[in-house]
Amino acid sequence: MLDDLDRSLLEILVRDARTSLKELAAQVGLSSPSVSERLRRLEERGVIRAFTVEIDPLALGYTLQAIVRIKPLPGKLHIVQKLIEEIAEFGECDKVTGDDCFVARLFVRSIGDLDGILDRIADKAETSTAIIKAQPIRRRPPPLGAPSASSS
Amino acid sequence: MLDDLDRSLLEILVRDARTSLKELAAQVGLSSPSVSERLRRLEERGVIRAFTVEIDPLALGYTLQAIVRIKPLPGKLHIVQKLIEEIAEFGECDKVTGDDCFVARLFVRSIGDLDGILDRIADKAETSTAIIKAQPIRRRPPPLGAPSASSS
DNA sequence: CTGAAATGCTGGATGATCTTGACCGAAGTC
DNA sequence: GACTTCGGTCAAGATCATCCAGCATTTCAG
Repeated sequence: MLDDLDRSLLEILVRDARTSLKELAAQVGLSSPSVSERLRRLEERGVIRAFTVEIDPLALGYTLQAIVRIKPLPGKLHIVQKLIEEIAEFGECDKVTGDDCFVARLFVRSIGDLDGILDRIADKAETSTAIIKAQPIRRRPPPLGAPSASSS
Repeated sequence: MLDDLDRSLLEILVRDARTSLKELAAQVGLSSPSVSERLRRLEERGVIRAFTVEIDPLALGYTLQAIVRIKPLPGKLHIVQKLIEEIAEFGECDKVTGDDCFVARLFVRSIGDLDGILDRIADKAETSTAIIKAQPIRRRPPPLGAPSASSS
């Protein structure tokens, strides 16, 4: 579904989404209209979900991040999920198998804020919070290499 | 440190990093050289960490994601961290307080791969894996609104 | 209070980039 | 073998970004 050229383009764009068509074309050995067409199709197919900008939370005053595991009380699952979605400080949330139902990333400006935010769901779920001390790996995409058994 | 105009620009760029200077200028009510200068400084200051592209893991064949909590065995912390960093399928990893030392996101193409990857750290750490069933909130930045007490 | 310097903005010219349309060749189909 | 489709190139016209000169406002020293 994706060929090597597509993967090369993706790799370059992940590093710098502002790379010009001209530059992309030069790096993969195509003309710029071709590259443009390929990008259009990658977007159309949903391979490229968005062109975006990565912002440093610290620059916005968020000096703290936490991983919060959330286990809604019986019957409160949907309410809790809605609540999480509405709290903008949650920067990510996954619904997982196992005892904890949700695992979320929380951005806060200070320890004080942390308590304030978690209070908003405290009566509807059990939460367990772990403060992030360091980020050995910041968000990165999975390897772009071709799927093992390529039936080209 | 950031004024309203900067925040507006960031908000627009988070949604679409390809928005042209001209368009940005029109939306915030400045000229394009001014916008260009502001972006340059936002990058310089590290507020904008990168222009990038968000890729759908599914499009690359990664049908499964998991949250893995990793607790290195005594004395193995550094080895484990290095190992995690080297395994490209880990798409995110945070070092947290508490009993589990690391919390990581793992991309895999199939359940079989999951076991294979976790085996690589199994003899150096205790791991606890939760399969992601849904993603109520996909990666998003914290709220861009001004810090509460703005001493303008 | 006054003048100088710094900051951040605008507008227009210039050069680079993107997009569009016409055309071409390879591959698969009837 | 001819037709269709797909993905590609090239060239031109349109669009966009950058550069530069000039201006207003603010700040600070004297």
